[in-house]
Amino acid sequence: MSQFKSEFLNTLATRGFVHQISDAEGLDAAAVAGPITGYIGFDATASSLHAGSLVQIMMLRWMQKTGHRPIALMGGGTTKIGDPSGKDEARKLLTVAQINANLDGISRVFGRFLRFGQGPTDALMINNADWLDRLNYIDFLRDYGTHFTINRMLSFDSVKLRLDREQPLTLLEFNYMILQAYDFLELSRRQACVLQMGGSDQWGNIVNGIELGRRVDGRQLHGLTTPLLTTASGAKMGKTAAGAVWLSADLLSPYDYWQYWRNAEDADVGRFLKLYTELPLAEIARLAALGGSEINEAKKLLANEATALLHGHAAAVAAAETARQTFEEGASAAGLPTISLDLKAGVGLLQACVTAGFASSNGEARRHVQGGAIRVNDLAVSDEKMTLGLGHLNADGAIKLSMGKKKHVLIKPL
RNA sequence: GGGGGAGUGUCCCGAGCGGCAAAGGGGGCGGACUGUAAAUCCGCUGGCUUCGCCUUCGUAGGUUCGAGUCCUACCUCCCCCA
Repeated sequence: MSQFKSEFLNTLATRGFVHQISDAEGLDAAAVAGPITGYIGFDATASSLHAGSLVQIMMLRWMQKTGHRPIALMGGGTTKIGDPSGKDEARKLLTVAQINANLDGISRVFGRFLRFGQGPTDALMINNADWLDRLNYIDFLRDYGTHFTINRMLSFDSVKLRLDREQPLTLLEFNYMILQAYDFLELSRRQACVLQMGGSDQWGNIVNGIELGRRVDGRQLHGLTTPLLTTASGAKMGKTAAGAVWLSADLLSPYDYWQYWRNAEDADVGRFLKLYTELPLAEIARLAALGGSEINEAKKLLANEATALLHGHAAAVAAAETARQTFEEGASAAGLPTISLDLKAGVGLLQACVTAGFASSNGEARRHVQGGAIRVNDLAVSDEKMTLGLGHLNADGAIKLSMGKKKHVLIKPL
């Protein structure tokens, strides 16, 4: 397993981060010789990253922890194009204002995982708009266009997939991989960056960058990808019915984030502990081997550790305590997500369910009530026309509204 | 340039004699069973002021009492010929 000499690659490999490496021995040797600089690009397609990006963020963190310098590259420029990798259709073009707003939200999360600064292994955050926005079309084509053949570009999965599925691929998107390759070249020149990492769907883009660096500057660059991560039952990481598992507390409360990990499938526990926590491998092996209901202890630890990394130790403890009260005592825990409604005037049950995020329309809420999923203060309700008012407040001055076993919200008067 | 085929419920795949809010899967959600797991079984899966009304089948028109279904034009994609 641990055929690597460098702590960096050794750690990534044993914890399950590695799918492909362009030149494993070369990269290993470079990492042994001294601190190297590596980067991962993040496009600003939403106002927050979600759990699907967490693997990449953890890699940057491990990179720093093992004595190297990570760069978080913000795709302020590439987002204007849109990456076609792994997608059936072009996503809607975002306005520059949207992109900038998204970058704001995204960049915030890195401070929790990386130490930034000016030191040799301090992380950097760079925006590729710094160079991409200034490119001159003709000059760019003449300088770099000769290094890419259409023949080769057509052979990459990101392109082939779209073509095979008979979906249109526009010239705009077709250019994405070239710009990403150029990013790598720029970073190698500006920051002596020799490594690009990313998800397995980025392999083609990364290889293009390596090629470009070799042809233009004669540099030896490296690429490393992570496996496509799914849950044991095949679902994409970071997606739930309620939507993505956002890393921003504004979009997903620390409590719900904790719950996401707590609800991991048994078969995923070991793998997730290795990827999303920093517990020692021996400890993880012990936890993953727990049988039956005992594995719930491992899941709690997973939730605690993962939440602490993102939202801090205090938030993790609070989430764990809220969960304990809610699930193990069946109590109305004060730490549950809370919404405020005008209870004095009275609020319809269906409307309350929509506001609580249980349903996206009154009709859907109605079906949930008819299906017996909705409870008020832990009592099932069947009357969809019920009105919630001040009279429903419990001893703690709130109404506990629940859907199913896992979704709970506290309603407080305005 | 010529000929043929395709685009369906804004999660996906996919049926659809002119009466259709539109078969069936998958996914998702809820219920039962459990361990806040998986598997299994059951229910739900367009919106609303719900005995009814409104909006959906690539886009825009047309025929018809009535169109996803027929006609015309346009858009996109695929295949064959040149």
